[in-house]
Amino acid sequence: MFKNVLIAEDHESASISIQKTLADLSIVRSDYAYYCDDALTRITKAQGSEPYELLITDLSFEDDGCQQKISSGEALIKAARLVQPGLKILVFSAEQRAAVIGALFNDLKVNGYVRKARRDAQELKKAIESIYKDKRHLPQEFRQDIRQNNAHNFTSYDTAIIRLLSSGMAQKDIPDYLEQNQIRPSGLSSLEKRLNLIKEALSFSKNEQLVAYCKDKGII
Amino acid sequence: MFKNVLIAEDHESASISIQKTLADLSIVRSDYAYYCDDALTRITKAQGSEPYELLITDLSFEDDGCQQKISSGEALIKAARLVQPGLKILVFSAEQRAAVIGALFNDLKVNGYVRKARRDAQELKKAIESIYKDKRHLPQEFRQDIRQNNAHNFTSYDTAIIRLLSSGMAQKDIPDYLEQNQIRPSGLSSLEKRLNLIKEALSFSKNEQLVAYCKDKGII
DNA sequence: ATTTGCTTTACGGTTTCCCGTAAAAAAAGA
DNA sequence: TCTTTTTTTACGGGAAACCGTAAAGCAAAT
Repeated sequence: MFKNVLIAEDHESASISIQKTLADLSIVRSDYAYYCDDALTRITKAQGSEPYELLITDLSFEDDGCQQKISSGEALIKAARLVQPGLKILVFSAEQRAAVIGALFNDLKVNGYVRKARRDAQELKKAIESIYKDKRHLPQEFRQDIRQNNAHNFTSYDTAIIRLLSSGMAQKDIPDYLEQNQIRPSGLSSLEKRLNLIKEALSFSKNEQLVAYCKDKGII
Repeated sequence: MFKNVLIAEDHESASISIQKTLADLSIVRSDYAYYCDDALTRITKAQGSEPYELLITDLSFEDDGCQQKISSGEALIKAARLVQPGLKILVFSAEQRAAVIGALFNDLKVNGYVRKARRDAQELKKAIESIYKDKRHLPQEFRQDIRQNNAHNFTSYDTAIIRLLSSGMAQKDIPDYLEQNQIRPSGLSSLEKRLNLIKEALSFSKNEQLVAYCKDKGII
């Protein structure tokens, strides 16, 4: 089993229960950080002597007064990977939007995800054991939800224009913006066509509906 | 100090850390329930012998398969008060919207609120000690933050029409729906006027922007 | 260089939305 | 009961969005 685990979690209560769970697995050497910056510092310092084998991290870290360089779990994961590419990473968060969790595995290549939910402590144990055996740990509600996705596959172009709509920009003004930011295609027709395609794929009729959907799914 | 405490919390990890906190306060007799129904049953049964002195409860309970009569912390509090009016109640939740927390104190007369956040375990200890001394425990960020709200105060009418927009209904079709459901005013002009008022209060220009905002704030 | 196929843009007609004004209805006050 | 005030609705002009079609641009292949 792992000997050296780091916990990055701003909620004291959550951190306590993770520590308890690690103790149940006879993992004695665990450190914990309440801030991402502190977590990264510990990872960096540990490179010389005994590097951490596993990082358990939350996704959202609340901004209290203290100014931090790294303010989210995603950013911490990226930074940690630069310092120690082989570090195993387990995300423990309340996030349940499939798009967000999917991005963790696809883009950040995390080794596991456990959602803060009913039997999360048990899940946490299973996940740690799986990862120790070099297996990934997906939440089971997610294992099927991935391909159940007959929905639409949002490109960065899609999210860009939906974000602009959500920010209050008029549709007719978007082409100018796209051109200035070298996002292509920039024409109004292309934009309309793309929006139609997305809405048809999801059987939506209005932009408002699309925005609500993207917010729910964490796409924007 | 309290001798008899009940924890109602669906997240196993949160429950564990509450138990740990109680143990630190030398409270040995603590029970825990993962469902509201179970919590109420325990409170009712304990009436004969040794009633609980304190209930620590979450607000949101996730709906897994098991059908439950009580599905929220608010409902549990109301039901518990009917069974045991003198029961002290401490809410421990991630909720941070001032309106919701305010309602707990004003309407449900809870004795304390601790938000799941940075130093929540310490807060929990303080809150329990305060409540034991018959004092209320308000989160400090709440003591001033109450009236900072320069935003718009959404009525049920507001959320109804925004929800309809988010569901894809065309604006011109909403009056019919409102009339059929006896929501008034139902006229298209009134609806437009109301939407304009909201958007102006928030300096928004487009419906899409409003929908995104309401999704972010949990208003719809 | 020319053709072919695809992507992007331009344009016009139609619908919906936006917004101001005025009429109608309802509520409040005398 | 009859004003007065407020709220709600109706209407109309103009702007934006919607939607289909056709033209233009562009890349790969012949």
